[in-house]
Amino acid sequence: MNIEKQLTEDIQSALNHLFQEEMEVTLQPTRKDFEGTYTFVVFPLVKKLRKNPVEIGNAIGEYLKENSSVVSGFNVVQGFLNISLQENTWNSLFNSLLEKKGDSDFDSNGSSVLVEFSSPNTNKPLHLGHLRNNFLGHSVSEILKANGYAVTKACLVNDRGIHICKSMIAYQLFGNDETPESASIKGDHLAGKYYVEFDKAYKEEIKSLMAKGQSEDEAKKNAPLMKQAQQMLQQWENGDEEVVTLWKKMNGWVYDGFNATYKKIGIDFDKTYYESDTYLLGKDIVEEGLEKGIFFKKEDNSVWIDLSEEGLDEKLVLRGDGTSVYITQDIGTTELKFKDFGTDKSVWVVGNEQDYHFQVLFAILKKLGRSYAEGCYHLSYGMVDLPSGKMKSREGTVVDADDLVSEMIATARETTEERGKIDDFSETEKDELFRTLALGALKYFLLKVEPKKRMLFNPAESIDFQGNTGPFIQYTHARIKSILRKAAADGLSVPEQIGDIKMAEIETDLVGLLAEYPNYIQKAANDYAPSVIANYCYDLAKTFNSFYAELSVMNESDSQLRDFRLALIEQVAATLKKGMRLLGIDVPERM
RNA sequence: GGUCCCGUAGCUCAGCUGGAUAGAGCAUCUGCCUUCUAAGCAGACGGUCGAACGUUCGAAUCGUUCCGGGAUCACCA
Repeated sequence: MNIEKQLTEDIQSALNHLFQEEMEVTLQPTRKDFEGTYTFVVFPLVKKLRKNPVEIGNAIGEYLKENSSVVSGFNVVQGFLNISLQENTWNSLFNSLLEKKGDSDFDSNGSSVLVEFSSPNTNKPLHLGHLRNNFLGHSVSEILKANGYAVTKACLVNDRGIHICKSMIAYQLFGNDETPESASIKGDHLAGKYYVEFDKAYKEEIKSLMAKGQSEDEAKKNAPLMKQAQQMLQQWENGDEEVVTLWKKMNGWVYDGFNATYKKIGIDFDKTYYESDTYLLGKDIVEEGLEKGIFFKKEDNSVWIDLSEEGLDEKLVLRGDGTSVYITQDIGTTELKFKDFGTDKSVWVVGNEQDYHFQVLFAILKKLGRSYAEGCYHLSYGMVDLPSGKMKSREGTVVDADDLVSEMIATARETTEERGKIDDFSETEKDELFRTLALGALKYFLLKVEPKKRMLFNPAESIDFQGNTGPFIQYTHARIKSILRKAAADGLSVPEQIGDIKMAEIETDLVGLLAEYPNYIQKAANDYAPSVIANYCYDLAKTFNSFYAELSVMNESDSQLRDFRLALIEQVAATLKKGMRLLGIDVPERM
């Protein structure tokens, strides 16, 4: 049953009977300091009916009290009609939740979506910014699944290009055949080390060239290392055996490193694309666009599109020498993804520095008349900044993903052990718990903020385990499970339906929140915003903890009430678990 | 300079399809473990919702302008 829908209909019928009015009725939750559950604002009617708001409110209230099966009473404050619900309304609402047996996900909606995220460069290890991307991508995928979409998670690995060559050059020059094994460093970190080495040596070269009188721009172009890197890129594209062998070797190391990190943080993909396979795609579509007159050629043979009608500029889609630019590849890979999976929607989880790029890409796809253009969405998210400013890989001012996770696990261990609640756990169980808590704290920290907002991470202050955090919600779940274990030990089972009981306010609050869960799943999907789920889970956990402090489950002498509470808290635990699952966060049985 | 995003308590953030005295967490301070996990609960303190106009019965929420911060406007990706 749906109380809100019922009540809305009853109010509409009241308006019809009393004033011969038809209008859309929206309800809002009554403010805490007033009596009632739902509030109907009557101000909009005042002008139409030329009556004072209190009079209108009272008339509707009386009508509802007489004619609505869910309304028990009302009060009118100014223009606000506060409506109280019948006791048994709450009972039947809760019973209807129990009937669903915890299945609150939506049925398949027949629609499919491909979510591309993570998309790392193989020249450096993952950092905090990548974590935000990965967690967002994973969470949005889960949220879409819960809304009935068939979801494909894809990753496009940026495994070629000048930046990869930089690491390779530096390795050739300074590497001494070092390997991850010989250096005892994860492969992605080893590649990252040489990327930084390249930059250091390159800067030296620039400095000395400038000392010899070259301008900065000239020096940057003329530095021997840069020329070597460009030459290597040429060799790579020509399939030079030595270069390709080195490339394969180093990329192999990096993938081993990435896979270890992905495994640790619980990220996986249904499909991985490699840019080395796809970077030539898109040229044929440019050709098609030229034929259709959507693109045009300039004197130097370069190909452009004019997007001034869309409020954008002219954009190059193919260089004069016939080689691709970034957007060419993206046109090609979008087509490829559509050919491979034919999804109705396509989502890119990519930072907001590429907002313009995606505006252009989508505009081009529309002009090309691609059927999938309408379903394209750029999930743009803000940067994670440090107190010192932006993170920069080359300058080493990054918060490394592996390091951060390790630190979080250490903090989780410390925080947990000092409480001494899990002394009977085996070492394996402990390690599993610390990892669960550490990732819970980290993922929640990154997901609770609206994606498009940039956020600040202060390495000096470790991520909290108290207050509005992942572990707070995990703790709430563990607390409930503890009661349920106790109940089971006492031979009590959780009822499938509840009896005729009178709920306390804090209990109707919980029932109301539980009933609203599907609305939040929908909102989260509509907004592509895991933060909606995070805030909901926090709200639910917080309300449960108030309940916990106020009322007892196992010490309740009225067995009907106790059984209701068992069912209630079990629903809360299940909902927290499902909600956190959508964020990619596990909840422990004990902590 | 053009375009886009952000600006809410000391700090980090909710709220933004317009509604009653703007909510949390952290930090500071007060209470609460002889009863289901105190990673908790209850309370205090803390706000010109960046500013000004405008629309409205009513604006943190919508519009315009301005201020502050960020991104982008590459034949880089």
